[in-house]
Amino acid sequence: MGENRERRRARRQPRGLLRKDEILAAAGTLFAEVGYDKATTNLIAAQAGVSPGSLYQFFPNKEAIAHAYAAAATAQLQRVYDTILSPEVIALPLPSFLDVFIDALVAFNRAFPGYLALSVASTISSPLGLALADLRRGIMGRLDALFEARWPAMPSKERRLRGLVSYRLFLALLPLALEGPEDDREAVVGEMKAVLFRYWEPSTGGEPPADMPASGPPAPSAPW
Amino acid sequence: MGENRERRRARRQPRGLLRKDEILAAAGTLFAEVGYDKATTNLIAAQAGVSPGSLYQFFPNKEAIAHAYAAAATAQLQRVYDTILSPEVIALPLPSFLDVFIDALVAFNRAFPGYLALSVASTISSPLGLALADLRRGIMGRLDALFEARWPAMPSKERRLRGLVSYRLFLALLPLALEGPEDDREAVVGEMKAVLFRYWEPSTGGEPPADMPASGPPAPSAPW
Amino acid sequence: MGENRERRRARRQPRGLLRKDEILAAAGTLFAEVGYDKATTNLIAAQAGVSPGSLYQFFPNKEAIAHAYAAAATAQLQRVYDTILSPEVIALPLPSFLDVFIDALVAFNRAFPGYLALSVASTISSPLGLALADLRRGIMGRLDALFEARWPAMPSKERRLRGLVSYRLFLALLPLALEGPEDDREAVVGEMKAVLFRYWEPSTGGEPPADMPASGPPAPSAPW
Amino acid sequence: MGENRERRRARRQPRGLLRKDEILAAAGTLFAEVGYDKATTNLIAAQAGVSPGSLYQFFPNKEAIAHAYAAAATAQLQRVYDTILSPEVIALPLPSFLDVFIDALVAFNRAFPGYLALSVASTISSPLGLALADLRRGIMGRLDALFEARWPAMPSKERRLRGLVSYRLFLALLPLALEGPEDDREAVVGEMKAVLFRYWEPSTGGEPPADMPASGPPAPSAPW
DNA sequence: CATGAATGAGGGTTCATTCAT
DNA sequence: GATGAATGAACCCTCATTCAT
Repeated sequence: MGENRERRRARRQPRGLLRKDEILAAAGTLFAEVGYDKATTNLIAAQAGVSPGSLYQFFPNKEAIAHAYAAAATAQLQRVYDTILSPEVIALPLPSFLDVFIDALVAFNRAFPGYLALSVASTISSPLGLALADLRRGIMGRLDALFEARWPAMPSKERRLRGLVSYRLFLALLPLALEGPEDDREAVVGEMKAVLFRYWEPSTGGEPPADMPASGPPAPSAPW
Repeated sequence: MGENRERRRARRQPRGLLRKDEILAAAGTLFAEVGYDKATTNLIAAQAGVSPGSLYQFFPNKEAIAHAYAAAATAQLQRVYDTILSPEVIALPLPSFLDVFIDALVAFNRAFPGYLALSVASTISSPLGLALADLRRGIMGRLDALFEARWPAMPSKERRLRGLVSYRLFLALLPLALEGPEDDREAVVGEMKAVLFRYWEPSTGGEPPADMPASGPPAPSAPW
Repeated sequence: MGENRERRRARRQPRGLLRKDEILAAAGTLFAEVGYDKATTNLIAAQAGVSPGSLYQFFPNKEAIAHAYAAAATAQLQRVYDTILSPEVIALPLPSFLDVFIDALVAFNRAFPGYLALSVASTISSPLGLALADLRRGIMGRLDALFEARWPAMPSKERRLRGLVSYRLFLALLPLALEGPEDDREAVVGEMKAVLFRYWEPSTGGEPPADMPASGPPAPSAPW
Repeated sequence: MGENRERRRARRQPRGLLRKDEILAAAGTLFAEVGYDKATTNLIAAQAGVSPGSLYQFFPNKEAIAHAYAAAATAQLQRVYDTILSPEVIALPLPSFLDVFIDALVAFNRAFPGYLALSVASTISSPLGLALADLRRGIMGRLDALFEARWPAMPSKERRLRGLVSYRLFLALLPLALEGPEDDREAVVGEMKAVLFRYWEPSTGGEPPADMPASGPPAPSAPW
C-alpha cells in the first residue's frame, strides 16, 4: 500500500501536482483574487477541480488550508532566503543586495500570490489566528538576521523595529508590483528598492541600486 | 403645548444625533479591530450598547454606516488638510513639515480608527466602494498638489507615482502607529517620518525631523 | 373627567374623527392600498398622523385594528342592510332590487375601502383569525335571510350555498368596480348585476336590471 | 471508473430533480395554505423535509421558487388549454363545454394548489410579479379567443370585459371548489358551471350542464 | 477515498410591540 | 395620554462543514 501510494505519487507528479498541492494552489490563487474571506471553500474546491467534501479529506477546515498555504510559502521563502542571505550576497553593496533581495521576494510573491492576501488579512484582523503570526515571525526573524549581518552595531531593539517597518513597507508596495501594466510594475519595484535603500542607508548619498529610478528631484533650496 | 413639543424635540434631537454618533464610533472601533466584513451589525449594535434593530433607525443598512463613517472622516480629513497644506506649513523645511503632516494624519487616524480599515477594505460593494475610491482619489490629489508645490520641477508622472507610493507607505505603517504600547507607537511615528523624509529627499544628508529617531545605524563601511 | 371627555369629543367631532376613528380610517385606506400584511403599524400610525406608540393606546395589537375596522364596517353594513332589506325593497322585482342592493354595497365598499382587502386576505389564509370569520358570518346570515325572504321554498342548504357563492361573486368583481376609469367601473357594476340576476333567476329570460348592459350576445345556434 | 461515474450521475440526477419537485410541491401546498408571503423559506423547507439551506441548492431565492412553480403550472395549464380549446371541444354545446372546461381547470388547480395564491398575490416583487401578470394576460387571451370562437358577433370590447369578469368569477369560486368536504366541493363546481352558463347564455332557458344542480328556485312571481 | 447534496448556525434586515420621557 | 426611540424575534439567505452513497 505504501508502495502503491509511492507509485501513484510518482505517476501524478509529472502531469501536475498532488491533490493537496492542487488545492493549495487553487486557494492561493483565490486568496489573491478575492481575499481570504471571500474565498469560500466551495470556490476553492471548484478551482481545484475537486468536490467540496474532498477538501476536508486533506484539511480539517478552511483555516488549515490557509495555514498549509502559509507553511508552503514559508518553506519556499526559506529557500529564497537561503539563496539571498548567503554570505556572498550579504557582502554585496547595498544597492546590489537590494536588487537581488527585492527581485527575489517579488518573484516569490508572484509564485505564491496568496501570500500577500494572507499577510494583509492578518494585518487587519486575525482571521487565521496564530497561523499567520508564525509566518510573520519567521519573516521577521529572517530580516532581523539580515540586519544583524549587515549592521552588527545596531541595537537589537532598533533592529527589530526596522525589520518590522521594512516588512510593512515591502508589503505596502507589493500589490502595485504585482498588478497593472508591466511598465508600472517595474517602476514600482524600482521605488521599492529606493525606499528601502534610503531607509536603510540614510547617511549616504551614494549610488542607488542599478535599476532604481532617479526618483529624487534636485533638492529644493532648503537651507537645512 | 406647542412650546412643550418644541422643548421636547430640542432635547430629543441631540439624543438622536448622539446615538448616531455612538453607533458610528462603535462601528469605527470595530472596523479597526476586525475589519468591515467581520464587523457584524449585531456586533456594532452591541458595541454601541443598542439593539440590532436600533441601528436601522439611523442607517438604512450596514453599508450606510460605513458610508456615514467615511463621510465624517473625510470631512475631518478635509479640515486636517486645510490646516496642513496651508502655504505657511508647506513652506516649512521638510523635517518640520513632516512633523506637522504626519502627526496630524496620525492624530486623525487615531480619532477615526476605522478609516484605515475602510480605505483598505476591498470587499465593499459598489456604492460605498466607489465613494471610498473617490476618497482615495481625493487624498492622492492632495498629495500630488503637495508635491507640486514642493518640487515644481518634478515630472507629473513621477509625481503621481511618488504620491501613490507615499500613500501606501503611510498606510502600511499606520496600524503600527495606532496600536501597541505608547513607546512603540511613537517609535513607529518617528520611522514614518524618517521613511518619507528619506524617500522624498534622498540627496540631502540634512537634519531629520525633530523627533525622528536616529534610525540610521552608523553607516557600515560599504564603499559606495 | 367624563364631562371633559364629552366636551373633547364634542369639539373634535366637527373637525374630524376621533383619534380611534382616525386610526381606523388610516388603516382602512392602507389595507386597501397595500393589503393587510404590508400595512405596517408604523405606516398606519403615520397615515393617521399619530405616533406608533399611540396606536397601542387604542388597540392592543395590529390584528385588533383590523378587527375594529371590520366591526365598524359590519356596523355600517348592518345599517345598509337595514335599508336594503326593508320589506318594500325586498318586494321589488329582482332587477330593481339588484339595482338597489348592488349600488348600496358598492357604495359601502367605497366608504370602507379596507373591507375588501380584509375579506380577500382571509380568503387566502387566516391572518386575522376569527375576526373576519365573524364578519363573513354576519354577511352570510344577511344573504341567507334575503334569500329566505325572496325564495321561501328554497331548501336551507341550497340557500346557504347560494349565499356563499353570491358573496364570492360579488367580492370577485368588487375590485374592478372600485378602481379604474369611471366608465369601466360602471360597466363592471352592470356585469355584477347581470351575473347575480342570471344566477338567481336562471329560468327567466325577462328584463335585466335597468342599467344592466345587454351582455348576452344573440344566442348561438346551439340546439339545446 | 468513467462508467461508475456515469451510473452514479444517472442515479443522482433524478434525485436532484426529485428534490426540486418535492420543494416545489411543498411550496405549492404552502402557497395555497398560507399565501406567498407567509410561506417562509423555512416553512417550505420543513414541509419538503429538507433543511433551509437545501432550498438554495436548487433555487437562488424564494421568488425563484414561486417562479419555478408558476412556470411548471403554466406549462401544465398550456397543455390543459390545448385539450380544452380544441376545435371539437369548442364546438360542443355550452353545457358540455363547461363540463369539460371547468372540470379541467379545477383538476389543474387541484394539481397546482399554489397557482391560485400566486395569481392573486399582489405583494410579489417585480420580476415574478411581471411574470404572473404575463400569465394572467395569457389566460385572458385564451378566454378572449374562446369567446370569439363561440360568439363571433360579440364586440371585442365586450368580449374582453366578459373574459375578465369570467376569469374573476372562476377565481372567486375556486377556493371553495378546492377545500372542504368532497360533497361541498362538488356542489361548488356545479355552481361554477351554473354561474358561467347563465352568465354566458342569459337568453336561453336550455339545459344546464349535466351535473349542474337544479340551482334555480322556482321563479318567484316577479312579473318581469 | 471521492462525491455533492444536506445541514444549520449566523449574517443583514424588518416590524409589531414596549417604555422611558 | 402622547411620543418615538428601542427592542428582539423572525425573515431570507450564505457558507463552512458533514455524511450517505
